[in-house]
Amino acid sequence: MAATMKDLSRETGLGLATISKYFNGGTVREKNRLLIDAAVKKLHYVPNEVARSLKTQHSRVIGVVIPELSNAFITSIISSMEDILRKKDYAVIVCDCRSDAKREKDAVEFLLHRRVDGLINMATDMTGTHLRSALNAGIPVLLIDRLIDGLRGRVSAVVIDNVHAANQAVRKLTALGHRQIGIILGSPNLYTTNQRLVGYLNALEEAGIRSEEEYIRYGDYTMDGGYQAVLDLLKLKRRPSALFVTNFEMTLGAMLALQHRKLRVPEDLSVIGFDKLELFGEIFPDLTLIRQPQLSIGREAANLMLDLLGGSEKVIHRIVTLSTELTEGHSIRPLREGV
Amino acid sequence: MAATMKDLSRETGLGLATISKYFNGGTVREKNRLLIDAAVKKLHYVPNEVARSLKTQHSRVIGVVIPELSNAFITSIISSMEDILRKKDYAVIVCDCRSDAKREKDAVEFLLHRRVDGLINMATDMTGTHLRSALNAGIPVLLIDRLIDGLRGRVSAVVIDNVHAANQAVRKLTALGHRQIGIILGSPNLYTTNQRLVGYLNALEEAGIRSEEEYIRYGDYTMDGGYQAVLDLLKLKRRPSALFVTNFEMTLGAMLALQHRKLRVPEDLSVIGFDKLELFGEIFPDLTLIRQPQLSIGREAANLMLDLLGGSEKVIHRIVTLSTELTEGHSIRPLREGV
DNA sequence: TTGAAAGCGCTAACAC
DNA sequence: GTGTTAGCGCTTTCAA
Repeated sequence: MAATMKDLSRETGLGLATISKYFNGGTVREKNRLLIDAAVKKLHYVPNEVARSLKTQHSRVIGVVIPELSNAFITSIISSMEDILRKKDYAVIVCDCRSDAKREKDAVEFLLHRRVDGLINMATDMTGTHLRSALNAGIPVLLIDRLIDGLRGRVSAVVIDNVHAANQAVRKLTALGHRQIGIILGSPNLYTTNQRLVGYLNALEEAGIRSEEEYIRYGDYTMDGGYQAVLDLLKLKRRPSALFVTNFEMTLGAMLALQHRKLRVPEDLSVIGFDKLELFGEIFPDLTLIRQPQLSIGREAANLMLDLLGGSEKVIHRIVTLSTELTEGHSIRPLREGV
Repeated sequence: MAATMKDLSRETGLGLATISKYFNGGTVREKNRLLIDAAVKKLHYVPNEVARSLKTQHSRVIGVVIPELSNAFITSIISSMEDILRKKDYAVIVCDCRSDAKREKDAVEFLLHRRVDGLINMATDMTGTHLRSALNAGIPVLLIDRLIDGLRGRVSAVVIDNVHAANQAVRKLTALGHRQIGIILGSPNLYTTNQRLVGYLNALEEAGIRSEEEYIRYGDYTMDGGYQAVLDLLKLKRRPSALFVTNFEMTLGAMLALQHRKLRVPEDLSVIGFDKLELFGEIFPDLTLIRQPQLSIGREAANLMLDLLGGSEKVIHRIVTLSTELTEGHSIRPLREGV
């Protein structure tokens, strides 16, 4: 059906090698260059990446496995990654595993069959067993957002400094005199959950505050989770005077819960949220927030992957840690005595 | 590096054809079946889709070209599509063209080089020239959300009944006595914009209302666009008493603008919004809305594409039109005289 | 049921 | 600078 290089060869009277070399940036006599170009146009020749992949043993495809596509934090990372990779002629196959470990493993296998050159994964299965075959196959694996302990040294990663981010937020609150500080985390055992909890506990300790079990809540990184967690916190006899919510969706849920309970921010409760996405600016313009640099995460991940692919024989794995930023708003205030 | 069927052949002493047939569901002597399975395990054999693609002339890859990945309406469609396609062993390569016609054309070429078996496109370039090479290549092209006039009969499509959706919304408002009804549309010349405008005009005509240029606004389908459009409408001497906003982001922007102007819904203004996504339910729980069935759009698109791929020689193109739903809330009320 | 062999479209020696 | 040729790993006749 479609024209092949052989057709070009016949049309131009040139050899296959000459044509192939020309397409791959080799030098060809001016006369032949024109000849080839004319034939390409005439026959509507389109190079066949599949054949090339088979020959070169490089598919120029990167597999991306994520827990959820309907999540603005994730899509903005993917957008910026895909942009860079496609410019370098790499295609991206995205597999949404719906935060399901079984599906995640299936996705990895699926991608390996397709001979992806590299794998980028925001992991659901924190044991990392789903990546074993990829590692055995010898392709570069790059984790984003979440580190997996058992894979240290065998994979690269791009993450943010979660401990510092949480520490900074909570320290801000303790500096204002708050001592009863609630935190709403993602699912237990997730890397980011653990790290942000560590930062929270650190900050309390620095301020000489004993942490209280009942102020630590898990909201599953969903809006509903954040909503419910706030309602639970408000039921406590010793209600927190400040709140740190550790992702975008939960922050939204938390703010709505406060609104529904007719509590004002910061008059009744100080709040620090997470992840300034476009939406946020308009809805709660004055929120104090920890911002993750999602575009940079995507960019770093793409570039790191390109390094790993283009690199020398021995792939040197690297962990890139990006820092977050605390954006000052008006959702926190000093604790007044007696509140 | 990786084991091939040739290795399996050597290991088992069987011919290549036998092994290939086994993998493709052929019948093999029990004894040989076990032999092959053992060899697969021992050598960590993984089938090479690339080689298979070259041989069969089917890549089992579907290319998806969209205007923007950071858009909840689009990602939910993609999620449901990808889910179905992957189950059938099709990979999906998503290209985000940032609503840029040049990038869109590049994406199509990029995908054709990779020999995608089919193309799904939410089009930016409404002339459809970017799809010409895909059509020439003879692969099935499926439009979603937006039809392209010039391609009628040559492509399939999954869309919603935009005219009816808008008509239904506006008729609801006229039935309540409203005669000054503003509409906020997407960019001019977009398929959905045009269709929804037609539905709006129809409904006015049915009610014997003359349409007014100044009530028709274009908000670019962005939150800011919706926000600004409302501010503009509020500046009019003859302010509309009701509003129909035609996508999610603009509805959000519109509601915020009203909030900032201290206008109450529906006391001061009746509002019908668009696209009930999860977020919406909590933020503005009482909004009357037109809902698009994004999951069904994705499902229909995936299944239609599978039909086109598996179909007989002659591909029969089909336009699937899904209907929307009007969800009753409390954001509209009868027009009171003198308001 | 099984195997030998040809070939999908390309690249990369190697010889000219 | 150009052409010949041998595969990359698979599927698929065709004959046994």
